Amino acid sequence: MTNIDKVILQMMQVMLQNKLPAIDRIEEESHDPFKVLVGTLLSARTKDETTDAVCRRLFKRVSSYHDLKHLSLIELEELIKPIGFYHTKARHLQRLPHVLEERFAGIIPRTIEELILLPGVGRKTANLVLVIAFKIPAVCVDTHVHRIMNRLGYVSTKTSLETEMALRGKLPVKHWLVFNSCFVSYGQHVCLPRNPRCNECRIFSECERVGVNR
DNA sequence: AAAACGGGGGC
DNA sequence: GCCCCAGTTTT
Repeated sequence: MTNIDKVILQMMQVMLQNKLPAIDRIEEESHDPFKVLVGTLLSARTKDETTDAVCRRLFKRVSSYHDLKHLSLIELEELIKPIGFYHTKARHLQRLPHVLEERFAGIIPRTIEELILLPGVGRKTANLVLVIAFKIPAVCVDTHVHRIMNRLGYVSTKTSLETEMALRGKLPVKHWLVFNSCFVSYGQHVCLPRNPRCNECRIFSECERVGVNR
């Protein structure tokens, strides 16, 4: 077993032991692809609680992409206000229904190559939509995954794409649904961006403690 | 490769 | 005040 396999296994064990909420949420939530897409898109650089609150409010007004066509930019901004980068994201939501209709016949696509053509959707968001909405195994590299892999020395680049490729084939057979959540969880509680709690870390024996992306 | 986009919450 | 928040787009 290589070093990276052991690290992933340990992070997953830590998460499963602590019964972190992400597990239940991913497995039990309703998974309307449109709502998953919107929620995931809005969640960028924003706390989950904030995103959840906004989504609950937003989905009372918007239940399909058709509803987005009837909202002005100002209205959209007001609806998603507390979320980070709300102006940019409101513009993305405004363009979303048109791109969906013109390029995908109104159907949320199921491949990453197609998903990243949607406004505001990059590789991380696209992969997360595959995982949550379609239950398709995928590695989505957010800042936590990227930072942890860099500190471990498993990758040596600044690009998250190379990290994603490096982790392909490392998806566990059993709990692959929460593979990404393990990195997020460990990144939030122990392997923090600026001030990691290295004294609490029992995973990395060879850690470079590299600061990456905050 | 770097900058710009950003309000909100915790300590 | 500093840190942190499951990034994407444009320079």
